[in-house]
Amino acid sequence: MRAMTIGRAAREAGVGVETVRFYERRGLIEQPSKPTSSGFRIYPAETIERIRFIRQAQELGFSLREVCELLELRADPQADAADVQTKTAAKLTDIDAKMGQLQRIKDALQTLLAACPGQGTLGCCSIMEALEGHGEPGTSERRRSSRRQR
Amino acid sequence: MRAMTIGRAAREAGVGVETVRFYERRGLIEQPSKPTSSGFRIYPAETIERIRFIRQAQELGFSLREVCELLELRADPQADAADVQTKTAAKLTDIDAKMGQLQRIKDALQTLLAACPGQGTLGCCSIMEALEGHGEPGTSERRRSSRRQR
DNA sequence: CTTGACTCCGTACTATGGTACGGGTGGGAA
DNA sequence: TTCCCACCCGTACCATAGTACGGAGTCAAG
Repeated sequence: MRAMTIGRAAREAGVGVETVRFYERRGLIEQPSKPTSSGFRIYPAETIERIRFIRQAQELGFSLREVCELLELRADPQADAADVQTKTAAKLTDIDAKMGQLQRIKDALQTLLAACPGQGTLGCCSIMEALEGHGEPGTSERRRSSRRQR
Repeated sequence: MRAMTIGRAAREAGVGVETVRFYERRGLIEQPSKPTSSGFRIYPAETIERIRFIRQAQELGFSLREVCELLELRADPQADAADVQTKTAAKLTDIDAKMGQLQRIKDALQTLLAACPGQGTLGCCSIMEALEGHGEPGTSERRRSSRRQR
């Protein structure tokens, strides 16, 4: 029996069995037919394609929620290439934002690293000093405003 | 009573009350004395400083686990500035790795975006086409090897 | 006909960093 | 003295993307 059971399907798609079941629970893939008396899932080729699609999209930075939207677009005969382009552009924007954030952190760390003598007690470590956030948050905003958004 | 109760301490440090309790559960801050019969936490100034330290470190990209290590270093009279420098350099390295990863994704998305006509049915959308991962993972490695490490 | 690999299902757990809730008490101001 | 806000505690929950587990049933090869 060379049926496309979950294990084989997972191998074909390059994921784990549990991941396939997880995608099913999440509604990313339809529950397949279970023709035999066993209750075993038997997958059509499209589902394997679909899982590959999901992984490709994830590798491009799309979250499963976003992948879901792409899949809906894919299934929609009314959908236009412009819709996909819009989502792609949005993703690009938030990747830029993340990179900007990382760049700011990187700059700060580099500055700190350059200033640190690299020896002696912590008392003369400029990095530690910088972390000892001197100066209160003040009476102004703070909290709710300065949330890290990752 | 102008005692430094949890609410005041949280405001001073620029975090929420629940966050302070959470840090306590995590062992990032010591449980404070509860002198009055009420069982109210009363914080010394050092704890507020400590919470600020935690937040500063987080803003530089350190996870709470790493912050914990920095705090241990801070408390250790044997600790050297070199230890802090090492951790900072390591953090810089993994920020570089993350940025590299994002850059690769960004390049891929930009290439796709440039190639996409931006109109017409999905059939002619090069982005969708790219996501339809043609070509199986092959018989070689896959899975366990190609884990996304974020 | 047995054995071992595969599958079923539901649930719980991982890591990350908090946030929310509910029932019960304490504190300080009007 | 009342009244509300702040605090207590434990627990559950949010999002993210899976991973693990245990007991039972099934399939195919030997």
